[in-house]
Amino acid sequence: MKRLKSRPSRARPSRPPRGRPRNENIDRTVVAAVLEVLRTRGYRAVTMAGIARKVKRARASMYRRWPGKPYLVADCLVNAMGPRPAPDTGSLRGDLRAAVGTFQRAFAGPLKEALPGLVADMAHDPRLAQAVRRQMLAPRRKSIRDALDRARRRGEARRTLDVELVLDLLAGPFYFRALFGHGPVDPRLSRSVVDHVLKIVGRK
Amino acid sequence: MKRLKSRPSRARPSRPPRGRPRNENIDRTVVAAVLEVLRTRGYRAVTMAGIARKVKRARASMYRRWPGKPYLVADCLVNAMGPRPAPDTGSLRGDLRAAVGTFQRAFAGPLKEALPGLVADMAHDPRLAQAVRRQMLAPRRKSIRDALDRARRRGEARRTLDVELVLDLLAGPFYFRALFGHGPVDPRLSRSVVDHVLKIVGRK
DNA sequence: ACTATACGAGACACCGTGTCTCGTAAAGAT
DNA sequence: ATCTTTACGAGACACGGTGTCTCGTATAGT
Repeated sequence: MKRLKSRPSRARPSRPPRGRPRNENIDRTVVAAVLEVLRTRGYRAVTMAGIARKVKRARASMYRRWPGKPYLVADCLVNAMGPRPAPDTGSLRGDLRAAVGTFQRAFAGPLKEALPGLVADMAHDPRLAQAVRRQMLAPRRKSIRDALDRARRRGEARRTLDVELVLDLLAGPFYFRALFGHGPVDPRLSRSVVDHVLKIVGRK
Repeated sequence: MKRLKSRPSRARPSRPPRGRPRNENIDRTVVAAVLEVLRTRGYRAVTMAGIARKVKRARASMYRRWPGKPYLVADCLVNAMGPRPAPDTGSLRGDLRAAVGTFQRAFAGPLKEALPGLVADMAHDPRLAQAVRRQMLAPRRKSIRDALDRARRRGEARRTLDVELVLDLLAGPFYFRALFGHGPVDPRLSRSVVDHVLKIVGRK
């Protein structure tokens, strides 16, 4: 687990920390404030200075925890989306529908507001880009990769498969529509994408 | 054709304009400067103030032409990419390969640098979003839509087809990879995407 | 006590934004 | 030739965010 924060997590301190302990309340209220501003006024309205004002804390306390706004936002998103369930429904169609359903629901939340701005920041900061890929993309991709593996073992999917490409075919339309706004990201999309991709994946 | 500029184009003035004419040279040098900065230092380094400095013009002359940086950049991109050829190669595979090839080549140019930032700006400015969709996305989509129509008439593609979804399946992986950087955008991707999508589109 | 860290307050320099005013230049209209 | 209209360059302006720093104070372990 890569850290997005400035200091290593204290989740399991090898030795009790030295000085005055962090006020965990600040973390919580800041994250909540960010998610609210994200939802109500968009990515651009999220500001290190503005959030500090909103929660009535010193800006220094923000920079003590996060190196900058993009890291803060990424951290909030990871927090908000929680761990990814990798359901094993028994059928490939079921697994894909479940996986793709989480996309579609995620895009109904703060992710939709944050993603465009975050993508822009990723383009200037390789470290941020890697962190976002690792913490947000990778778990979902792995979940689908596992589902494809199970399907192959069951003989439901062809043995030779460009798995990475299949992942991009599944997710691409969601991100594409979410970022450009030329089409809806709704349950209908989930349905269609899965149906169509199954034609590719199905053996013969 | 929606205008990205502040004033209506003078391409075909109904009546000769009134006052001192615009210096078209400024437009040209600004566009060139933007494309260069885009290429060498990325979207963030493109700045109304900075470009004005670079080309030694007044900032007011910039704002006279474009309402702001995102419109300027979008204008430059449209300029740089030029009109889209919609080749009719005779086969669906050929048409798709041609169309998708232009994606891949576009992402090797300034588009790659500009897109993430532009997407972020689109998220706060519906007018910009619409202009970008109309001028950059729509022509390419139409070109592919036409190819699919031809294929259907030739019996090469199934008659009932969710065309919009097919377009997103074709383009999604390119934008997805370009924006998140988790995979290459190269000729191999073009090949694979077309091959896989043909399995969806092909009649039965 | 001593040390280490956190917190709040405030200051700092920096840069980009978008608007405005001024004096001057270049075109058509009368 | 003058008038009107628009463009241009220069410069100023207020605004807001960034990231860093210093200070005095608070709270923990040693």
